[in-house]
Amino acid sequence: MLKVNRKSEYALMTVQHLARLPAGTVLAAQQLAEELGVPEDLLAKVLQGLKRAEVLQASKGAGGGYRLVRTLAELRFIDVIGPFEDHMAMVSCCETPARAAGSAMCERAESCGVRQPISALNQLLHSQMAQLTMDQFLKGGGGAGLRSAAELAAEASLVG
Amino acid sequence: MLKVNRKSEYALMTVQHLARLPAGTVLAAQQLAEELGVPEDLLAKVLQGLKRAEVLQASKGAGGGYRLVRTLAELRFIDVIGPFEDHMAMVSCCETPARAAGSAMCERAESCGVRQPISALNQLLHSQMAQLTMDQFLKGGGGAGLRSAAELAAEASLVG
DNA sequence: CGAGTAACGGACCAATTCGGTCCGATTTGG
DNA sequence: CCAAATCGGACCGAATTGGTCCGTTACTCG
Ligand code: FES
Ligand code: FES
Repeated sequence: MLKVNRKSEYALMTVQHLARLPAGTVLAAQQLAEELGVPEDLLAKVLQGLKRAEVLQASKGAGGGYRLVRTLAELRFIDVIGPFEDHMAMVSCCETPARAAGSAMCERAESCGVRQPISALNQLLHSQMAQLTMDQFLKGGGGAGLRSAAELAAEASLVG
Repeated sequence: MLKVNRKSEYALMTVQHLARLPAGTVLAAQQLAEELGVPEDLLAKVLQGLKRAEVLQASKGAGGGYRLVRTLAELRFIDVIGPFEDHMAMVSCCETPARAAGSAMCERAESCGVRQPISALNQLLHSQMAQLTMDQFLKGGGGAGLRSAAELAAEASLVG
């Protein structure tokens, strides 16, 4: 039901690791991989993804590496794992509007009565992930964070 | 990030379809598959799973088939999709206690700082799915249902 | 009692996805 | 210029998933 892939987990580990060091510390992918105990080449991809998502800042050349650009309070959970989760929809036929353009729609989309409920539920959970900050997540898994997010969703009246 | 597999979707469709008919209606797998427009053999597996989960009741032989045993208000979202989701944990190394017995633990479970937050977050979302009833889900994706579940989680003080 | 009907369950297969690797190109600092 | 580092695409094997097939069991109706 719920699953984040390895890349996302490595991303979370990376952010947490960097956040523990003095602010602005620069670490090379190689060193980071060693300290985290994860395959170096794969982590490299993760770091590139995090840079593209503007979570990290990269500097090339000798003495270069990656550093955090935001504090944990400014980082959202979804910012960190988002770049590595391509199927944000719960089912293949309920794609997000962005991806729906390319792929063909499910042929029984109209008759299928669960499509809309699933889509609504997905939107709700997505908004919770977008509300949850990384520091909330890292201390306690976001119990408090998700609660307020759910309240927000209720206010937004996603329920029919 | 979030994904239910096809079987789960078929399960949801089945429950909804049966719930629309007069209570206690019995439908054969063959007929059900035709009405829903899904592969018959695969739906058969789904129905068997739902029966094992005590969501449906099966009767063999001529004139047999499946019928709902609970009302939508008594059915929880997780009851319906649970039998088809084997990885209830967000990451492979954060297995649920039940499954953790068989599979080997992640070797860097101790040093990994995101294991516990992820586990807590997973538990929270799991409890939300367990709170959400099928009728809440089917009308609106569970905005109201999830809200109360989140409050419950906050009371249970999953947050450190 | 027997034929037909439908659930049951395990084996099996193809396609996709995923975790991981390799390697060449590019930028940058010393 | 050279070494260190990011960058990014191609590639691969393994695991998962969606889907099929077939034989067995159990039940109902005639
Ligand atoms: S939308 Fe395709 S089957 Fe539900
Ligand atoms: S627990 Fe295994 S790496 Fe997080």
